Amino acid sequence: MGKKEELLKVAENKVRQGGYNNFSFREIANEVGIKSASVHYHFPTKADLGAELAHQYTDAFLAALGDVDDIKARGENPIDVYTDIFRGALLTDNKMCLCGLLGAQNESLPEKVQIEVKRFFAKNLAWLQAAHASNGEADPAYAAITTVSVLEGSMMISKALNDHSYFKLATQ
Amino acid sequence: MGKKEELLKVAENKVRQGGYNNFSFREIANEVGIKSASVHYHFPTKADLGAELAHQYTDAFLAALGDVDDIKARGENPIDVYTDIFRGALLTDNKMCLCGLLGAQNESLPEKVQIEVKRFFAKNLAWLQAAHASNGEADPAYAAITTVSVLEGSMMISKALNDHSYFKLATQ
DNA sequence: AATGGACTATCTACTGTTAGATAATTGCGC
DNA sequence: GCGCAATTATCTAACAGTAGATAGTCCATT
Repeated sequence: MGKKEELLKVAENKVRQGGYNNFSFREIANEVGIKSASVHYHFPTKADLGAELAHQYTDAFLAALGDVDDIKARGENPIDVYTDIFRGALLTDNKMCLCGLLGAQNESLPEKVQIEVKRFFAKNLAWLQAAHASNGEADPAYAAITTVSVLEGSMMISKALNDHSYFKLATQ
Repeated sequence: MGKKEELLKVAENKVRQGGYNNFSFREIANEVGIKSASVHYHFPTKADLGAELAHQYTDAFLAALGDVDDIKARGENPIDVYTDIFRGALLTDNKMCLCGLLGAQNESLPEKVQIEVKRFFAKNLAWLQAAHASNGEADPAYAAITTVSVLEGSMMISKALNDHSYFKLATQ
């Protein structure tokens, strides 16, 4: 893993703990063993780093989800697959969803970061709507926003109360 | 309204836009027309300001909610009352729930702020659980975490996508 | 020889915080 | 009512630390 990838990984952890302002070039440079000025070689500005972080996070998330039709074809419920990925993010990493936190503080973010956060939720809602439609839901758009809202919301509350049982209860 | 109250109001707006790091003593001092050093007279540290902000926000929220029994007595559904307060927070102020945003970035907050955010959600869940029990729900604890999760989550997503129709759809 | 990837050194702006001074106000003993 | 003392609320000035960013340099690999 090159320094650029290391920087993104370290930054991701910090953002998922405290948002966009929760990391600095100096901090992440120290943690990967380079100087803060060298971070600017990989990412001209902090906004560039934030945008690339959200973009790669979204891509990795979508890749983990896979295709709705494939999931259906192997007899699984895509909503369960979706929920399990959120569960893993909280229970394994013990961290918020990156784009959930960034979305909440959207108004204070550089525009190029906002665009990537929008992309995350637009793609998520489209995937969920297709999944619910495939499940024969009467109102797939309503079901989609409800599904992602419960997951992001209960994740937020579990972090706030420092107790994952609330997430488990909400997704039981 | 004294300077202290003005400072809290200005800080609240900034936190609800971008989180705890989205305001500085200098900024809020400028906006109310005093010097940054004078803010320390009212709030010894930034953590003190943040904690008092979250505490007062919680008190105001609970006061707006009122008593479950009173709501039932006048023939209304307390869950509708709860939802309407969230709706007002988003549609009128066009801002996130203060404690929702703080809760998401919980790990990076000073301990005395974390305590107040916990208080907000503990009180909210207790209120909702009583409300759902009063409504005859079979599993009031589950219904309570679901209600607040949908509201916080759809609020977050509406902010991220800069489109309140997602909140409206989720709470229709 | 050229390039990728790091370096040193520096800049300006801003962070929360503290010290010490000042003026206006308030409350109490006489 | 008068005068002293304490309190309230603000100020100027400065602190050490951190922020993101830039210019110019070095060196190993290609």
